[in-house]
Amino acid sequence: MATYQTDLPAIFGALSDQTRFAVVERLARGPAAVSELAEPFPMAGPSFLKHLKVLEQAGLIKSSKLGRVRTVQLAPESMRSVEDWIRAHRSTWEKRLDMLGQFLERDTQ
Amino acid sequence: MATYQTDLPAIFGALSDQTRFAVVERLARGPAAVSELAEPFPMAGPSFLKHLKVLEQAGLIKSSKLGRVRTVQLAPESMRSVEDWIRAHRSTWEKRLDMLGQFLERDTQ
DNA sequence: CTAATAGATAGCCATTCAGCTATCTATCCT
DNA sequence: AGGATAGATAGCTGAATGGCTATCTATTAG
Repeated sequence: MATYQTDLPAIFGALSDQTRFAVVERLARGPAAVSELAEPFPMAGPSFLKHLKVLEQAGLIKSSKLGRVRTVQLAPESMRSVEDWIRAHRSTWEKRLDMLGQFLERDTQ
Repeated sequence: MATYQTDLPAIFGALSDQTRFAVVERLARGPAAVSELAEPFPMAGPSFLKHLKVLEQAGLIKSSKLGRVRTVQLAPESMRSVEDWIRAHRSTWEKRLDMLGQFLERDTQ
């Protein structure tokens, strides 16, 4: 059923933490078990599990348990929505980039 | 001189708040003065100013004061780096999307 | 059956964060 | 000059967040 209607701020929040960001990058290279994922991070198991929960709630990952092992993978659909959002505003940004230096852009104080 | 070497988690952190997210969307339609930006938000001035500072530190906006009015605009370069990051991983994600339903994807428990 | 392994849950603590009020400076208007 | 306006700074507070230990369940290996 899932709760995420692509809540962008929630997705960004999930990616705002170094650990979670790194997990996502790791998962981009393929699914992994929880313990495998956790291994590079110098933190206790439960702490890491919390991060996974945040990622899962934001809809960035999906996971499924087989036996005693939970395998985690990316849920690319959510990334899609981020990409879409950026692209939706892209042209506008580009325009502003062009105008840069005319309007403001002196000392940024 | 600016401090941001495109720290993605910092950028995501800045965008993880509803208010700041809305400010960015507003600014996509053009620069605005602080008070003009603040107007839609039911919060005290200083609270709003803090949000602007977060956005500025993350490199998402630039601002410049003329007289007593500070004008704020987007700094599209930072969005660029987000876009680049997404695109860098895109192809991988798409592949995983294809494989979806084969590997996992049963009940997500 | 028993050990060990993989992960989950509960609850504590310190830090960060988003909001506030009060106060201050600088600019503009009359 | 004097009041209003735009924004800045300081400092408080409560909620959320990231970390921990201790403990528990479920699965696999001997």
